[in-house]
Amino acid sequence: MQIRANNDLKTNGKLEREGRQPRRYSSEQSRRLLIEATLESIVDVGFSSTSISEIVTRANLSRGMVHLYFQNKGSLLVAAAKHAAEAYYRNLSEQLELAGSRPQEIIETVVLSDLGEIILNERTVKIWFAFRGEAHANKAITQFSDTRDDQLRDMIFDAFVELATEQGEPEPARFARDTTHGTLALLEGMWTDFLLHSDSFNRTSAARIIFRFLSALYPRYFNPSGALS
Amino acid sequence: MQIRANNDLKTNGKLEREGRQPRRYSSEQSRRLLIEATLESIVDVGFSSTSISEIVTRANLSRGMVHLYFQNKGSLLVAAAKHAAEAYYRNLSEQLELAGSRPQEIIETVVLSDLGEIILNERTVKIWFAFRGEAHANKAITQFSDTRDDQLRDMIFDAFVELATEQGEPEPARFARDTTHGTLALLEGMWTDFLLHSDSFNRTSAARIIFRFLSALYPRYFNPSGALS
DNA sequence: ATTGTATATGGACGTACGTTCAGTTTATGA
DNA sequence: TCATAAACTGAACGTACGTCCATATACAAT
Repeated sequence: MQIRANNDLKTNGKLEREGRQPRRYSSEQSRRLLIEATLESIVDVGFSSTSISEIVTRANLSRGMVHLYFQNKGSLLVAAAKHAAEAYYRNLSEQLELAGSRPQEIIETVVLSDLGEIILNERTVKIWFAFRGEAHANKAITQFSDTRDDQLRDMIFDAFVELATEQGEPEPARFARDTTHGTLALLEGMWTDFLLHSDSFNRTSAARIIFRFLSALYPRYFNPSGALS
Repeated sequence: MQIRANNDLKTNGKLEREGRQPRRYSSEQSRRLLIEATLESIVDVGFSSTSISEIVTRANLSRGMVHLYFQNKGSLLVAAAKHAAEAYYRNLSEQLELAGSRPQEIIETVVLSDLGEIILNERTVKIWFAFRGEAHANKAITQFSDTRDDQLRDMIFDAFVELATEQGEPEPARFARDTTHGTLALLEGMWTDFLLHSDSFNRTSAARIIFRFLSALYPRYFNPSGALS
């Protein structure tokens, strides 16, 4: 489940050929190990129990390393939040590349990806909600605590505008804006559901519910199973 | 915004008449002051910065008080989570008493109440998300971190079953179950939206979106403005 | 070999934490 | 009025925290 550093940790392999080599890791690798140990700690013991000791133990590094690569604990936490946010968008982008080009297919891909195991799992959901819980007390974290950013929102909106126009909606822009907002809210709600009831949560059922809502709003383009061809 | 203790803090009023009287507060009142100071601290400085010192300063009580009325800091936090959850359900129940008896009116009231200022405000949303962020690391808090419990869920479900049956839905129970789940997810999503964008959040717009979704699913009972008569 | 540079270590420092408890204050009932 | 019980206080304790830094190590260039 956890993303680990690659196997080139020791000073061998490809790295030997390119200039000065550190003792065990490059600074890049140590930074990454610390960030991943931080996320691992948040998942295991929670945000408020995530201390420097907890982090360096998990990373198998010494105490001093945190302040060698990060200004302080706070900036390591911010870097970890950034890392998690980037992973989310990277995974989503990868899945979107496999999507069809028709508007309903784009929306279907976003919904299914956002509920898929790669993006939505116990690890990611714990991380997101941990950062969100502290976001209001830490401005630097706030900016990384929002999934569904403007870029994603715009993409879905454009797709909905096209469908709303095609089906002759009297106010397509307004209709599309509301359905965009609603669809993203539904996804958020499903994430919360997963956090609080991960044992009983059912991805298929969650997707069916969202598509049922969308099929009521766009009957020519969706049914409860997903996009129509 | 914050719920304060009543005015009978000093040793006068009704309390004089009934037996032995404490120095300033009854133990009930001190417990309450500590719980409210805890919630206040979570709102102001966040969960992880909420310390005993922070709490007793806000409550204007001495350090020892916490352990006089609570086993330890953890059980104070649990009591605070419980207090917040009870306040949510109390407020929701009060508003539901004013609701009409028709199914669509019950659902309308739940939606509007859950998005209304009394239940959804900067204070409550920060508290909920703070506890949720720590819930997975603290089992005792988990049970109080879920709004939309079974009782509420059942009430909405029953209302939807009635509407689904009336409008001749082929599988009314399944349809109602999905729309119940979806409606609660939409509300959860709107709460998240409020947390992350409280400045741009619009209650009216959030309600309109939910009713727009419901009017597509139950066209005879809702329109984007709410329940139909 | 020597030097320079970057990686890495872990002890030490001051602070703040949660918790404890011996003792004080206050308001009664006897 | 005085003993009693409950509310209340804050100093003190041990621990864990984030941070700092003098030092050690490994490697590449000289």
